[in-house]
Amino acid sequence: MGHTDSVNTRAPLTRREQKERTRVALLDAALRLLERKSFGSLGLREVAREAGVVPTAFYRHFDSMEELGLALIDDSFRTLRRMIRDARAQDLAFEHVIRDSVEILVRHVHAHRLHFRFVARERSSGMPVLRQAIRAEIRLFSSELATDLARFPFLDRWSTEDLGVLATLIVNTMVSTAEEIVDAPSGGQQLEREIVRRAEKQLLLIALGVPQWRSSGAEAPDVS
Amino acid sequence: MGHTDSVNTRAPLTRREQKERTRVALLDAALRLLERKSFGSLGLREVAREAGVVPTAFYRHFDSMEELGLALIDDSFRTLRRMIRDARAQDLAFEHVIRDSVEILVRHVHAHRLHFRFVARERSSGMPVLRQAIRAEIRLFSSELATDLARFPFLDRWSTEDLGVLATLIVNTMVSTAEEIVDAPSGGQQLEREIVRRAEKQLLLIALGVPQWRSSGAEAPDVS
DNA sequence: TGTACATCAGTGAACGCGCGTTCACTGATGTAC
DNA sequence: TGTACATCAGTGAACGCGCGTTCACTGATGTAC
Repeated sequence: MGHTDSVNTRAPLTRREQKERTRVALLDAALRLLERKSFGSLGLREVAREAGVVPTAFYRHFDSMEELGLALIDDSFRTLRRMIRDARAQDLAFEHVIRDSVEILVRHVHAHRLHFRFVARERSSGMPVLRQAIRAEIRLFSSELATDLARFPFLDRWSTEDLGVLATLIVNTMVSTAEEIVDAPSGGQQLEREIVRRAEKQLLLIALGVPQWRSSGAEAPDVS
Repeated sequence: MGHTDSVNTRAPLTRREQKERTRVALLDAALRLLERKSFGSLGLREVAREAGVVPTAFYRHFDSMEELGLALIDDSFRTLRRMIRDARAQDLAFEHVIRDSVEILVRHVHAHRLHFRFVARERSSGMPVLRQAIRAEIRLFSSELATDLARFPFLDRWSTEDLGVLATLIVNTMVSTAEEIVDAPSGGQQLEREIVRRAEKQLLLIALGVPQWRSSGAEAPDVS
């Protein structure tokens, strides 16, 4: 229709756009390969080949595979943080927290399956730099969750330490659930419903313990 | 002292013994290398070199690295099962279960640090065969724990499914704890005491939820 | 016990292959005038 | 708008290296008589 620049994003891309495309192609190629391998055994040439680019082109974007790995972690957690921010903004009703939280998690895992698989695998494995970066992000989530939890009834008078314990327990359960979903065969809806059901029950069990807890501050709890 | 065969296990080893020694040397070499790398990026020549043996000697013991990996899993879980059998035999007093269980876990992690590190890392990463083997073993633990749990007060009338949920939650917490200890710097006693303390609190919180639970059989719990 | 032969755990050379990295290059995009 | 030069994302050849695997071997241990 328009005669001048109504379609200004046409075929001839700017250099910047083209470069970004190749960068994304490399990251996507790596994610695809990571479905079958661990990051530590992933090669630069392998990634370049999968991205349809000559090996030396890799160096225009990353100094090393390690740098690419950190970029992947960055991307993964950027979307994850957005998810959590959205969930928070909704201000979930107390009576639905568990079900709603799990549902948001499941939706997000499906939307970013490859990112989740990557994070789940590298969380405990391989290269120390990646492992530490991922752990730091997860620890951050835990402490943010601890802050949020402090607003719930029963919890407003818990010690910081105990809120941390609870938050870590919840985050661990969420991480385990995400790992199970990511590893489940993509068709298995029945299996996935069971995983979700189990996750909800586990969180409920934790929630039931909360009103019984005598928050103990810095002293040791009566664990005996 | 003795004159004939009072020291019959002297220097000249039988062929069988010598072969077993090399086999163990290969497994140990792999475990040592796995402190720094993931199994997927571990090479046959690398392992042979670390074991002080020529690469081709490897084939006298394993057909492939994958087979060596499975042997490592076997060894790891053999000692772990022994630990659990021992713990069970002690018939832990109800008032101490949590503290004693965690203590046994910690002791075992220290005694078999390399095995634990290997299992913790390969549990989610890399080669599907290893991952599945490890998951199967852990699932086995969960179901055995579920059986044991059924003997406790409150729990004797829980549905099988709910016992499974509880057992999985406990095992997950134990696995997370083991992973944290394995990754902690070997000197950090202070850090480790915190990890243990957190683990005990998490388990206590779970235990506090138990009497509140209305076991729901096959129907969905009132999670709302 | 002594001898003659069989077994087989570990050796060492050799192979083809894919790896990460270097280098000089090309040609389309961007910029200055 | 048109021209002349600069930039730089991606190319392609080349390198030395460690990999997994094959093969024929050696020499100590095991076995039969």
